[in-house]
Amino acid sequence: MSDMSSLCAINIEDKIIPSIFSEENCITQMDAKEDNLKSAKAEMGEVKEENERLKMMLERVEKDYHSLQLLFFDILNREAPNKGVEDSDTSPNEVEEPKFVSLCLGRTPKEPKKEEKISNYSKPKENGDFEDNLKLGLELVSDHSNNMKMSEELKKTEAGGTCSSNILVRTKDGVDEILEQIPTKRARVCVRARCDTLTMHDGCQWRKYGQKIAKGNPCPRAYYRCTVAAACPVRKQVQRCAEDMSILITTYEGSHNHPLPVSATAMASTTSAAASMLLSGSSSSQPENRHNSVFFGNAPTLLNGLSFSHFDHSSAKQVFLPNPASQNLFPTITLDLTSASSSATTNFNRSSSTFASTPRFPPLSLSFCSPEPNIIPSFWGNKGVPNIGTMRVNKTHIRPLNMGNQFEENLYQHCIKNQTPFKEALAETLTKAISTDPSLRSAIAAAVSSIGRQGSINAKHGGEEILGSGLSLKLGEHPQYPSSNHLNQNGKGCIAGYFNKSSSSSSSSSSEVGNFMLLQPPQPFSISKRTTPPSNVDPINHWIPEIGHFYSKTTL
DNA sequence: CGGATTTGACCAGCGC
DNA sequence: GCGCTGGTCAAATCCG
Repeated sequence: MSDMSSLCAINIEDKIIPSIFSEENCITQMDAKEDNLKSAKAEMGEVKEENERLKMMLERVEKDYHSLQLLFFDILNREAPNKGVEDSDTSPNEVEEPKFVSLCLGRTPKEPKKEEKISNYSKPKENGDFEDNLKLGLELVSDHSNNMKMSEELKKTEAGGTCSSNILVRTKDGVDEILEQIPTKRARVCVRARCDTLTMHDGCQWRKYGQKIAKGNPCPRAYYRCTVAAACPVRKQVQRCAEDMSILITTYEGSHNHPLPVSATAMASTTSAAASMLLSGSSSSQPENRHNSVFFGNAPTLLNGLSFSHFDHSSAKQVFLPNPASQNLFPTITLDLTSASSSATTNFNRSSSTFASTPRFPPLSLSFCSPEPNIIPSFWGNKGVPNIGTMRVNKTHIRPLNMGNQFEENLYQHCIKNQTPFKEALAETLTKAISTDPSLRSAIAAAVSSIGRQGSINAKHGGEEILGSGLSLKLGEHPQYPSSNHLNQNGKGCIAGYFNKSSSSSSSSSSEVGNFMLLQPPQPFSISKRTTPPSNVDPINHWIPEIGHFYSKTTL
């Protein structure tokens, strides 16, 4: 572009400068002009090439997006073959182009009245930033003109008290209709993580609206709602683990109705992937009290701490859940990012009278714990590539299989490049894998549901044969990871820190830093900033010496 | 002064 | 029906 302007400048000069130069001067000028023309042409060629490359990239992205959508519909159709389709004139085959797909993590039946009135749906950008469409609720927006309408539709649907997964399609009349309303249970994603800070930084902006001391835990539970958009229904609860104060338990509920900040996409994609896994697994026709949960957190461990094992309610109780009584009303998936040396694993086997009755929704837990968090595992091969990936999930035995070199290489490269402990690299890589690879996500989801069926059926899933008793997941494609690493952020708080503890040193110079919304996390507890207990308060009730904080009076 | 936090009150769901 | 508990509201308060 600068050459173009210089060309213009030359032309102008040619007109202005009188022909006082000699012929030689003219010739040299002509040569210079030709050179400029040549270089400009060459540059134009490069630009054209780059244009072509970008076009191809765009096509590829669109293609991926399309296949992802198709996969989504496939999953949804399989999960709810008999639900609500007849309500619409439009059959799935008539779906010309899905315009809006929304999967909610869950909505509170009673929606805030104030928020109902507000239709503050953030309009996506004109050029449709791809990342902006990554939302906690796995919402895929392809037609911006429908956003407002869909938002209204969603509100109407959700106001009815049920959380539904809606597919909005354009019918022959050109009218958007909700093709399916798949009643999903109110899913929650619970994240356990060691955290010295008061709350996890997950990239979103939260406003505290309440605090309570829940029964069985002296630590108060703080309630937050998302304030990125005024009408965002997402809530989160933050509470310290009673057994181990260093563990912060964050429970997310709901689906963001707005584009997320880049720094929030890591956690959002993790939780949405986990939730979609959970909902896929729990939305089968089996009775809800069946033991259909996979408890990734109990021994035996796999892959140096990434535990995939079956949770047996007869022998274990899920005492780590922050809100046991209500958690069991809803499907809950727990992402356990704590180390195994903590109470996380041991807690699982502790009995609790709270769970005397069979929970309606047994929890699902993904554990990224490791007995030795900061070492690269011994099973790294000659190249240091761990044999991880495709898993054979069985009720009684688990063994690692080959998932694909890409995955292993990615993990290995991450560890080497960032000097990242394996646990963190694994967590990050798996997070990305789950969130970016629909095959993996649906495969795990199918695994979850398949286990629940007690091995009674052989499910066919997108060419991946899933056996109920000895589940073998073969992924047809290697996961493709985005080149930009959204997890390498200079975020505060422990989730960001967990994912990029090692990369933080270089993240300050990262070009992506500017994209991150670095928010000071709100305080999960009402604590004062002093480090010694004040003299005029009851030290027993208000001063928590273990964490060196003063709790102000809380409600009961 | 405006936004965030605190905290007492209120409501709903559930078990007895 | 009553009590318990979790979740939310909203006025008061705090804080930058």
